[in-house]
Amino acid sequence: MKKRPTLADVAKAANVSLMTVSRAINSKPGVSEDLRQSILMLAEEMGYQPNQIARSLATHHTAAVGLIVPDNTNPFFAQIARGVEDTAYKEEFSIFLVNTVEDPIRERAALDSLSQKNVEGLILCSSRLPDDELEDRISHFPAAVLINRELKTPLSHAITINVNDQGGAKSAINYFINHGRNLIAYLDGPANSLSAKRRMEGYKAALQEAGISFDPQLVECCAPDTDGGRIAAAALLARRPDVNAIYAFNDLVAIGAVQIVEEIGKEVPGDIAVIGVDDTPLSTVIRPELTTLHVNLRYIGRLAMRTLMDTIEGGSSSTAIRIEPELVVRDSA
Amino acid sequence: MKKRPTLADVAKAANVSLMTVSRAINSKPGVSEDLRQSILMLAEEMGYQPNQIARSLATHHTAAVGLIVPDNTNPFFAQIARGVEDTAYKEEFSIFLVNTVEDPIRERAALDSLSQKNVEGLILCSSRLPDDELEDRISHFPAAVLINRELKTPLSHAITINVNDQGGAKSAINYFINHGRNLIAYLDGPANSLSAKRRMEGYKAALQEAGISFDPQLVECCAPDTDGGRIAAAALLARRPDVNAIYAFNDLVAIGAVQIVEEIGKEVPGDIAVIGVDDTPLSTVIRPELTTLHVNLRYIGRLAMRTLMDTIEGGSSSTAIRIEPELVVRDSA
DNA sequence: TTGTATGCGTTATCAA
DNA sequence: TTGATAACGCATACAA
Repeated sequence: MKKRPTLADVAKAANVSLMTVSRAINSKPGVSEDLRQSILMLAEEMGYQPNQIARSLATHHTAAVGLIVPDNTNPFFAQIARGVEDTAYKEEFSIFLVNTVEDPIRERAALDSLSQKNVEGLILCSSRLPDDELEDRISHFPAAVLINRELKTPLSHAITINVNDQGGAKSAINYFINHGRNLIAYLDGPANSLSAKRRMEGYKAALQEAGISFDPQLVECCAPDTDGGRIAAAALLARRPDVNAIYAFNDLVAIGAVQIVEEIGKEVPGDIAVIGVDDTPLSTVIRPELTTLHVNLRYIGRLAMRTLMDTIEGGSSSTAIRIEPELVVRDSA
Repeated sequence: MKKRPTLADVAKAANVSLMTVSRAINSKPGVSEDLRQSILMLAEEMGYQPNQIARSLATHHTAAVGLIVPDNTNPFFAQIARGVEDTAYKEEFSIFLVNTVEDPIRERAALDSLSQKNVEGLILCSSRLPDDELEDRISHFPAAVLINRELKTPLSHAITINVNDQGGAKSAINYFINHGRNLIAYLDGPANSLSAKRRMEGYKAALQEAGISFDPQLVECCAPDTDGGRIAAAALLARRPDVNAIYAFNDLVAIGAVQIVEEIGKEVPGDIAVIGVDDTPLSTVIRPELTTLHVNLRYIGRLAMRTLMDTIEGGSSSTAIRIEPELVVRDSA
């Protein structure tokens, strides 16, 4: 690897001062057009590339943000990351990607590392940190966007983006009810999941509004994957064979439920209707195609990055953004 | 956001010189144990965090690497990224993630940006740059790992990691042949895909070795997704209804093919056997479960990062690594 | 329009 | 064991 020339090298070669080269490179006023051009030519020729590290130290701007997700492999976060990266590219910002693997230790390490790297902003997804600590650590960043996490006390430089899980659940349950389903089960997600909690609220609320009393027997917790869905659906249907609708924590769980329903000789949606959440690419690949709650994750990512840029540049209007999921009716309900 | 104390601040508060604090923080010799402890306490108390930017400028070490992928949303690259991040975390390195969206312009921009940020290494997946340019640009990095891309002239600081696509294709075709299939079609990937080219080679080679002559009618190009698979399979089966085995470019294509086969009233694998590539999570979710070629992508990611670290730290043994795919027999063949 | 001095926060080098 | 000074590569502020 060849050693890169510095501003001083170019200056020497051009027989001008370091500063004129700097001005020429950065398109700043104070250099005659002729000189600028010839310097630019020379710099190009020498293969000069500005050293961002030095520049950052001098300007206190790193043009970098941190993106912390539980797992970049999860399509949910992969889509968000894609959106973030999309607008980061347009803004000429770089992004540091970190996985926490749902481990608070790793999340803390990530926050420390990013802070030390002087990122100008932070996008933190599904933080597992306790409220107090979270707020304290966020205050070490110039700006932050929290996805899938609420904040007790609003911070001026921190914006939250949350999906309206309650509302989504309600619209799914209402859809069931409007289509004549009256025994609606809920395959709930992991106990520590914020989304699971909120969807449960929506489930209960929708039932109550419809005058249907809540029956704990119709709820089953499960791991948020296909196997989890299979196990939970099997247990549920063994206990309550009369169920005629299932609201699943996510698409994978829904798919597991569909499999079990068909394996016990019933039909989807004829006998039992199923609605998932997330609208992953999967949902149009399997048969029957999955009816599910859609949120534009890529849009959320873009929105997060844009909002972050706004608050970095001096303040965004909003402080808590709520995304409304949309029921996409396909063949499973 | 509170202003962070600097080394000088801590030094002043501790009534010692800047350097003793630096030594204490960095666990370097030259400080009495008592002093070190008290300085560490004080630093902790003041909330001191080293400024990595300044440190990088002084040491020429950024503890950061760049990871360039076509699309982090593609499970293939998502898994690799996860592996990379896994070992980066262990090595206390940060990773810059960039998507190229298969756009050479964006790839060039990514390379420039990363180079200016002084990353210590680069992991570049499926580069679309011409050989000459690629080699030139790679030479601007201290170390590089190329995934899914070969290099004409071996570079000492650049390692390539490639999946043995030819071998994988051959093992799939051989499996078909050993199970009595004789009319084996290939749903090929996009024309510009290196993998597609290599799999085609393996397909032809396996046929030749088995004494079966290659029939262009049995090959159909398609977009690498389910719809592409559907369209291609429909065209193929309309043209050659006698086909009894299909080797698909990837799992999504395979799924599309399975759907079409079933829609025209035939059975998988009874009438037509199908083998995919990638072993995505999808393959165990759909029915019949997909027989497919498996490669441990996360392992590849880890390997890439580890190899990168090795060459950063002064040279790795290998220069071109080849990963052998493994046929996972499930229900579709 | 151009150039000089100074500082960003840290480490390396040499001196005490 | 400690400390002063000079880098690192660039930009800001001010002078010419």
